[in-house]
Amino acid sequence: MNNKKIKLADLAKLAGVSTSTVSRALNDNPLIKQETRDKLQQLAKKHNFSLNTAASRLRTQKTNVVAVIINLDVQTEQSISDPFLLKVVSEINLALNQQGLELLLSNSIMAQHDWANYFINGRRADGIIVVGQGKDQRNIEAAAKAGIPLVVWGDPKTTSSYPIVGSDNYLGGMQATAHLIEHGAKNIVFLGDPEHGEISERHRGYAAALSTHKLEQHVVSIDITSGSAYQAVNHLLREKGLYFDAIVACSDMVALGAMKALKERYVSIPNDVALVGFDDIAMADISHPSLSTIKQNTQLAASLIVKKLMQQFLGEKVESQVIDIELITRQSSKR
Amino acid sequence: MNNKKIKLADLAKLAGVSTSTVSRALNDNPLIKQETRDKLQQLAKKHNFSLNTAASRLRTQKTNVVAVIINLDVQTEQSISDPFLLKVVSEINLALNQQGLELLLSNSIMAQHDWANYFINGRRADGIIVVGQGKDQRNIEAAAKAGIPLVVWGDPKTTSSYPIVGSDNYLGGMQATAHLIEHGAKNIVFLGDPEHGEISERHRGYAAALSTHKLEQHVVSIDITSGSAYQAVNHLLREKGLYFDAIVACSDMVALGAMKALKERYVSIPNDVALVGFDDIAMADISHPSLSTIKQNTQLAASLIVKKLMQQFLGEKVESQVIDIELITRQSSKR
DNA sequence: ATAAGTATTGCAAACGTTTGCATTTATCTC
DNA sequence: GAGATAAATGCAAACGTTTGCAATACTTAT
Repeated sequence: MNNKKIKLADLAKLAGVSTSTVSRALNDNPLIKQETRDKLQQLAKKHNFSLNTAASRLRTQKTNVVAVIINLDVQTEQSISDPFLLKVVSEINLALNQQGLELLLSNSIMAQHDWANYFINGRRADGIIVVGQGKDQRNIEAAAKAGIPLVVWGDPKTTSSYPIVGSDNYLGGMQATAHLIEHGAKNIVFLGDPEHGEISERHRGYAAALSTHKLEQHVVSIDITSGSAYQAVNHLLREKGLYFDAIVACSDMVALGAMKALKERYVSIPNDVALVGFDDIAMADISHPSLSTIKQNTQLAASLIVKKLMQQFLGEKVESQVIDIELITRQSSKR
Repeated sequence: MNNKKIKLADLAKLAGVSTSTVSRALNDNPLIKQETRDKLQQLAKKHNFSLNTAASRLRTQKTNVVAVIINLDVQTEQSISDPFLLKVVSEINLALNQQGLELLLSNSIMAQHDWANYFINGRRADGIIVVGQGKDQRNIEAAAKAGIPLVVWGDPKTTSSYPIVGSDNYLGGMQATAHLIEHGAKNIVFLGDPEHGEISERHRGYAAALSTHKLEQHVVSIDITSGSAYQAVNHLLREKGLYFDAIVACSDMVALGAMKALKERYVSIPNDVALVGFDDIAMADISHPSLSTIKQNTQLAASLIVKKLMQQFLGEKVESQVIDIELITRQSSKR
């Protein structure tokens, strides 16, 4: 619609002041008289002016951008199919925007492995948020070593040189298991990948709850997808029969996959097999029977993550932080 | 680890050449001798050098960034809970990265309404991808009018001044309905919001299929969430009884919500009520009974969207494009 | 009215690239 | 081996902000 891109100098000429004044006015610098500020801000609005971020980033050495990296192990489809990770990203996006920060979304492809270099030296972002610890923490370690602002969504109990925000996975695993035991379960299967960062803590909690009641572990190690869970449970029932009366699933998607296999073989839920998941995704409430689960407070987590990142911008040292979890009991575990 | 940020000039000094040479070498400019190029590229790698994107964006007036806007009507929770939208974003991210483009994720909060100004004039991005037409297209229209590179994921049959890529929603609605009719359904409910961009086309397809067979419409208008669907179907059964024998749901999440209500009241699926959804999210396959649905080819769509955007970067004019859909028949519709 | 102080504005350099053009170096032709 | 052409490199000016410091305008006290 308009002819060309308008710049600070043009505005200055229009208003009959210097570019410094316009710059300061638009940044609400109190050096400039309130009256002048108002006038210039209105002028800018009227002319649809927007600061050239490239120029101002170059000058200020700040981008106001945060890179969010979804940390996948391999090319398992977990990222695309698991609503939980994406929900976390969504919450982080909101939290960032509320602080006037923008979100650069990255998968591992672009940034290869040298995150510090690519994002920070390349002035693409001021800091990094990593969603998910994954199996391999070397990239994260390297980035942390390089001294760049970094926060990880993962298991906060993990000892690390960087701050981790996340749920109390150990407690969650324990509560889920204890809950099933209270309701009479004796043979409880853990369905998930105990090698995987957060999941291993959930498994530890499971093991702890069992040992308190002198029960035996039944660990079935699978990929963290509903598909693998479905296949695994099918296989279990076919080969070993119904030797268990409850399942602690490492995620809701896994629980739902297991549920399908059970239902197909007419195993009653929760009477024959009780079930607890982890995450509290939307489907947990919508599935039939509805799925008991450990709810993670993603909204709180997201705002804490952003807060801790901003503290690092200011040079402060920050610590890992545990977010409370909550057991949501629904039909799948009530007998 | 290293002392300070290294820049082009430092590399140049190290190699004993000019900055122009280094710049050209790193950009693989054939003006520079192959040998020199190799040497300088290796030097750069060795010193963990990364171009300052702020500077190069300022100079070249290009960002290599694309803003992706998830277009929500209001603050309905659709965004956060519907895995489909996020899957689309995920695919777009992949497609962009393959072209060396980065993805700036935005919800409506940041960009308020003046997208062209904020993203393009502000040099935050070279182009915009809008995911979802929503109910209100004014923002999109405004951006398109401003002549900025823009592609929309939505219903491509909509007449518009900007290119839209998306599934053949009309055909999808028709096929879903026809499929149910073939299997003997007589009273088919359409569950969704016929006011909403893409959904209205699905509704039109539904209506067309019905009229071919001289069947009557039963439209139940709801928000596009599983929760509303659950409530609506519950309400229907309570107030009007089982007056329908099939449902065409405007999305899988809606279908799954409906399914839960039906199962809770012991309505047999598919015998009493057959069901078809739309999207083919992961849960469609995992639900029990598994959900028949219209599959959207998000991967193809994403790569086309990116391609069309890049064509606009080159000044080419591009048209809307329809992506084929596919009816996936699963248990929920087989009698 | 003048000096000293304060509030407001302007000047000009810098941020780190890219690129048109000038310049140097290598290659070729006769 | 000189002159002409081609290949490779260097010079220096942008790109549009921000900001330390200098300069001006306005107050106030004497």
